[in-house]
Amino acid sequence: MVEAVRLIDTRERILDSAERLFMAHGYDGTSMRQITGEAGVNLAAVNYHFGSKESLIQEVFRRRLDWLNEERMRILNELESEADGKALKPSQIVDGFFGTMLRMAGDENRGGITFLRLMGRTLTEPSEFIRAFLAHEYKVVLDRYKEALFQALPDVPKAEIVWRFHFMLGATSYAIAGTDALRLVTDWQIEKEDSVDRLDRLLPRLMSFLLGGLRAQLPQFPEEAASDGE
Amino acid sequence: MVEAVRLIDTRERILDSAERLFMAHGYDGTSMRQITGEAGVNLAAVNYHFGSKESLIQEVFRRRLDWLNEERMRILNELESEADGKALKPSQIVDGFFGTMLRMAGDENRGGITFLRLMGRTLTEPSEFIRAFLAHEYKVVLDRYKEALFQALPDVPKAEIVWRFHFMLGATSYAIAGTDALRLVTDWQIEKEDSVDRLDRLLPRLMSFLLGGLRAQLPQFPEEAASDGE
DNA sequence: GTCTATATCATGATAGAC
DNA sequence: GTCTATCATGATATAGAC
Repeated sequence: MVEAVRLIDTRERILDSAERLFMAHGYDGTSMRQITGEAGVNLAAVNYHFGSKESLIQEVFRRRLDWLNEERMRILNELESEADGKALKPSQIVDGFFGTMLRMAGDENRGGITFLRLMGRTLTEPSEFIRAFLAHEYKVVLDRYKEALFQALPDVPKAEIVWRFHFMLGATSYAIAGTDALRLVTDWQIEKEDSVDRLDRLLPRLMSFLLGGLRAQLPQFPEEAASDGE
Repeated sequence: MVEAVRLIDTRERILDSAERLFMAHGYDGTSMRQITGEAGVNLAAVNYHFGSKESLIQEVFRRRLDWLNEERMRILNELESEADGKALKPSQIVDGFFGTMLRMAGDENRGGITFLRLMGRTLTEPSEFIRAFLAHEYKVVLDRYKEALFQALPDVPKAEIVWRFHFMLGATSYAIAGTDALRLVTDWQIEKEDSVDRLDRLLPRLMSFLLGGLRAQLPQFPEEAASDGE
């Protein structure tokens, strides 16, 4: 306990480096040599501690997602018990799901912006086993939130809500993944802010957009063009 | 010309296979052996025809994007000349950009759904040179469309419009990338439709969502909590 | 638990015959 | 333009000393 300050656990150092490198270069684009090199541990340590590269990335996710998903559940439970049977407001639900995720980025102990960007990228990650793993990790929470939205928006067909949830996830992932990187649209600097400020302002911006989309006028399908138009 | 029907150009076969495999497994996750194997050509053919794997994927994109971006420009020019100085409707602009892309998915000669999904995924692709390449390919068109939105929505701050463009891109990419794959949210089958039908209905759905988000109420930033709205 | 050393295999690329 | 054969490298994973 004397100077255990700088000597972090090998396991943890591997997870930290893996998180950062997977975020920066993707799963297939990151080698175990890079990871152990950056972590300052031996190459064999990954296989000793985690068994394989696949297990490693799963652990990278589990370490953060367990907390995030529990927090989301806790928040939704709390909201529902406060509402006492009445339907929640869509904004409460959206904030519980997406807001909780974005606020996580401000907490370095929970992975901060690095993990958030890794999440954003990985949702469209090509690797099959990662998608399967994430789908499994997320299922319960997603189902609860979808159910809450069904009740909050009784006039919107369920299929429509599911699609819009899908769109919201996409907008959020992309916003996060690109907050410091890609910026296809944003190459001419929007604002000069450091990471924290930027996140502070991203959340309200994103929230407005998501809620606007979620509550938008229902689509007109071509085959139903009979009734009154837009 | 006698039976040149089935004997497609080697170059083209490589591009087709590469497009499909990059879509399915990502850039780093796809080997040149897989590509040439599926295309039924020799391993050395890729380097002979394209020089390198990097040049190959650039050509995969250029083959489709050149047409798409020209079409987008053509449409915007046409809309503006019809409007004769007046501002366009946001829905026209959004449809010109995103609608054109989605309708491309119905055209097998232009890559169809495969290329569209590749696009969706690659926008969050970790590989640096791909991001740089795409940003460059897109710059001119994006700038024109952003400018059109600025004029169509004079009351919305430009920074806000740029962000919302960003969000729209994300929602679209994700919707496309997941149309047949991931489906984190959608694992319990929404509807049973084949690819074409699904795209038919995806477009109006997505368009409603995007326009709802684009025209949403402006965000309230914490530090400006004193005054009403921006 | 940590290291070195190495096994085994797949990768991108190229040289050179045809 | 297409093939075979091969190079050089880097990948994941493991065996075994310490």
